[in-house]
Amino acid sequence: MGDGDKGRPSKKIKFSKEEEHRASVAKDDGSHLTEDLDDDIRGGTNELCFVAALNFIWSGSVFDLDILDMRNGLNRLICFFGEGKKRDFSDLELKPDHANRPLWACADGRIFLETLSPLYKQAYDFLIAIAEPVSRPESMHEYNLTPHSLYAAVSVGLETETIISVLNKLSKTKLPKEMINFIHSSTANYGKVLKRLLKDDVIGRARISSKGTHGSDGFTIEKSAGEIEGAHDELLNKAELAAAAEEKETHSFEIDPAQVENVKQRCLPNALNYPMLEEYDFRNDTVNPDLEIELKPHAQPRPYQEKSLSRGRSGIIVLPCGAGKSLVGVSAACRIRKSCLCLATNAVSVDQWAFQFKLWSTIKEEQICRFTSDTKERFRGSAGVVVTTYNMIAFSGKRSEEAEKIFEEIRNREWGLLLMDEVHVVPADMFRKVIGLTKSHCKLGLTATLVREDKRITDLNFLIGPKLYEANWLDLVKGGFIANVQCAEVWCPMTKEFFAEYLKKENSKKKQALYVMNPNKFRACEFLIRFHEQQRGDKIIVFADNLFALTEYAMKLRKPMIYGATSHPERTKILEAFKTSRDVNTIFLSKVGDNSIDIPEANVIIQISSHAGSRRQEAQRLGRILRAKGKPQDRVAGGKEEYNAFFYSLVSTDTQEMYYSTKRQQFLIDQGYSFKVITSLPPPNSGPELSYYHLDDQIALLRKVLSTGDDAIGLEKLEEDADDIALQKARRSAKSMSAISGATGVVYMEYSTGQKKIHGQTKSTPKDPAKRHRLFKQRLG
DNA sequence: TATGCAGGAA
DNA sequence: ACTAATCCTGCATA
Repeated sequence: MGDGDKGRPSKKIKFSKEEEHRASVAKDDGSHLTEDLDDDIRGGTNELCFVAALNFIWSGSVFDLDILDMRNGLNRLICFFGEGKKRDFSDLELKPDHANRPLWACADGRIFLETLSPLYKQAYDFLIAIAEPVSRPESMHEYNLTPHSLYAAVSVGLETETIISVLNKLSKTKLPKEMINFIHSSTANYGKVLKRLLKDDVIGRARISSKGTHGSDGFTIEKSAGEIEGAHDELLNKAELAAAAEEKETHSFEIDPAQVENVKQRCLPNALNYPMLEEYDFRNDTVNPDLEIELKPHAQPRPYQEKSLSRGRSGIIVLPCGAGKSLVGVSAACRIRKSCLCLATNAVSVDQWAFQFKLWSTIKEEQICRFTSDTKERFRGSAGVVVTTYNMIAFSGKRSEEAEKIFEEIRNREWGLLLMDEVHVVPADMFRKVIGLTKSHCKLGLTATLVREDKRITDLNFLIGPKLYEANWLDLVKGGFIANVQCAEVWCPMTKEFFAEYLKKENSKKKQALYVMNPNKFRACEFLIRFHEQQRGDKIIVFADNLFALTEYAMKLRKPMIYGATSHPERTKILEAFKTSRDVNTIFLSKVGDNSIDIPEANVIIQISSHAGSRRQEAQRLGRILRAKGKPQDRVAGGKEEYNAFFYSLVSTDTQEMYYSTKRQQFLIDQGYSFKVITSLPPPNSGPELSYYHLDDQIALLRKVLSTGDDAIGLEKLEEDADDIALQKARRSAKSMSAISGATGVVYMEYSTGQKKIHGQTKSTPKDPAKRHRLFKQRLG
């Protein structure tokens, strides 16, 4: 707030849910107005207000209180960045009819969009085309103009003047000069790229056709605008620069395939500033054989999926999981109708992709094949779809004979489409290799969570292409395409004993073990599981990063768990039971569950431990329950929208976890989610029906926690329990879920009949530490 | 012929 | 720097 505004009353409304806002607007009785937001930010007294305030703080900018009363849009804009810093944009000159316009355009390239404006939809589509979304909370979105985003806009056919005039139309204020200049300078190079590129040493030397330009010092580039002319066009990945912009004239030259990456990098804003877009003119490709593939009639891409795919352009599509990524991929293949190479992170998703192709398209059985270490299929005919793993392509060791043959075929073929799943997960080096090894015309990356700031992510820009489309999660929720999730952070106070030890420890690993195993957290977790299983009949996934905690929790609560060492048959069995059996409603997952395990049935997530401040992990995990549960109309009861999925993050108060959890939530906050803070779990009146009620039990647990990490103990346990697995297997047919008295080794509880453990022979302890650890994990901690 | 483990890789 | 997880291969069982 400006200093001169002391007299103006600061008002705010709750805005954690939009309908609350709408309702309050409709009533307009002023009941939605509450005390000063500033107080809440500082004091955090009122829970709801507190969350609301944090919502803004975390989303990068805190806006002036005025925006909270948005019935007619704002009439001034002040942003707070971090602590104490703020920018006052109130000197922007407002147009008289500003209330009808949805945008704030600021001199630094920031653009703010009021989502309650009637023009929201149009403005949103436009902004997505020209700017990068930064943060999209409920009432107000923030976007950023960047050279790359503008360049992408121009290359889809938007003209510089159009961009400016539309922006101007939508903006409440006169466009700042700086912004206009920025748009001009960022788009000026469009259509003038060719000659400039040829002048560049790095690029010049990458050329195949002309041998000339062997400059002396490779990386010195002089920039002179005067000589820029000619026509720009797309860079085909085959290393072909063709030009055909305004002059309808085509120039091209060919680049050494090995140099393509360098050339592309050279064109980025921090070097030459001629960002490239790859586009595949597949209709006019007569060299590569067509593939007979079409979408089946029942495959109806949703509007946002269609939007993702306007042409054969390379780039990245960002859709939350559950929004139908695979349909987007298959549609792309059907549009291009050339051979398609589809890459996934693991064998399970390879199977899923092959399945999805058959499900959505008319591809013939023999035209689609999988290529993994276990299944090596080959398609027949001149074109086909190959689904494989990144590893299979990038693998550097000695290949088996069969694999070698198929790999050569893959390498020699020109692919119409390179489809890359979970593009954010794979390290950049892997991409380099894969892209270097294969020849493809169009590259499409799919991901649910493109978290910027990560250096690798920026690499994707030139390795694959720009972001083509990014859905707004809240819009998808409203459309009923993905579930409506209630996010909550559960604050669990440390018990006295655990906290005392926590303070003593220096070792952060130990500290972690202590706050994860905090008995109060355990009880909260137990309570939530019971509540959701019994009261709502939900399906629950519990995530723990820490294997010790995972096994402890799972065994104590007698729930099945899956982690790295769980074999494939075992996994499918557990997942199957979780999906179909009424007796198995909760499973425990380690990191294995973060990616690409598809469990559409689950609708509750409880996190008990997680990897430091990883926003990506948080988002991935949330993604596990996003698959829409029922149709939108089913989910609306009495006109009021209901949550149909729940995401709990359990946090031990006064520990490092508190710090991490706010970091982790950032991504979801940016997507418009808000976190509710719950401080009263388990409920105060809960007693011995939850574990660790008695101090003795807590102390015993504490001892156990403190003594782990000691290798010897782990090994002892290992020897003792090696037979349990065999036991479980023998009992697998039994279905009843009776209680077990002994707390040992009942990891796969749903298969167990509750007999007491049989002691048998032990297995030899592997020498390899990793292996040992694995077995050790397999037993317990 | 299918499973499980060891070893190497990134 | 470390952890957990993944993949691929080849070899040894059952």
